[in-house]
Amino acid sequence: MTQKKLPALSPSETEILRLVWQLDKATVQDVCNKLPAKRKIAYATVQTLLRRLEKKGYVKHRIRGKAHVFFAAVKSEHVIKRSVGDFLDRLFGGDPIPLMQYLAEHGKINAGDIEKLKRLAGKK
Amino acid sequence: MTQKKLPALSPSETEILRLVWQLDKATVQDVCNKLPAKRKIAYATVQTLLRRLEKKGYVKHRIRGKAHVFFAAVKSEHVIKRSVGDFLDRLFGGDPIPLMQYLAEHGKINAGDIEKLKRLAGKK
DNA sequence: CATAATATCGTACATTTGTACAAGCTGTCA
DNA sequence: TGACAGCTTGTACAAATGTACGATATTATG
Repeated sequence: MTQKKLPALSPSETEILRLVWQLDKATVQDVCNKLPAKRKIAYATVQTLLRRLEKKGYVKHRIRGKAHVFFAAVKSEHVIKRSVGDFLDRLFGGDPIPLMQYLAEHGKINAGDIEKLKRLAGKK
Repeated sequence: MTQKKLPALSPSETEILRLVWQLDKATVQDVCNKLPAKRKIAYATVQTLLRRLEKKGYVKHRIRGKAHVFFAAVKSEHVIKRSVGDFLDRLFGGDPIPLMQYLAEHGKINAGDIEKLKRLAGKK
């Protein structure tokens, strides 16, 4: 079930889309509230971003009362796959190992986590 | 030894900067040749990107004959740290675990790699 | 030394991105 | 049912991004 090719996501759009996934269904308000404290952007801005996400096909909405309730129209896996792929290409020429290494060294990953990962890697 | 706050890198700039690191010292030509086959952009475009990287402080250059030889002015670690951090924030709300998981499941990581990572994680 | 070849520089420009105001709907509550 | 609060829509706009042409400078070459 291969997905259609969707237009690229801008960084901010990605951020908003993540929140939509996290909330499952969300109004503009909901998204605003869920924004990390460090990253406060205006209601109107979030609106525009959601509009653009909809135009690009990443979310849809349904009307509930006077509010629009947005929900993702694509599986996060799909977007993650592309995003990680692009990121890896750009910063590491596509090789995932250096990224893993970086995360292992600096990202608070502990031995237990790695054990779990090992199981995952083994399974597939 | 904390680094100055450098302006943000655009995706394309990041890509070019990576090649400069990889080549250590590089002319515009060198960078062009090193571009992945899939991603051919014009000489002039690479030039502009290098110019912008220099203006932003990420690279410097020295003249050799008629050619400019560019070289990185910042340690890759620094840029990687910021890039990975931003990426993580945007796509995973800052949590590195899901990314590790994704890489373990889909990125061609094998048990041996994981062993190495474990050692790294343990060391720090 | 004149010229061809090769680089760089200045400049340009269409898009995309981030951000937001103002005006117009639409339920809701007194 | 009329006014209000809350939403959406349309529109705007500066800055960043991706891409590149044309003019100019410099080196090597015959």
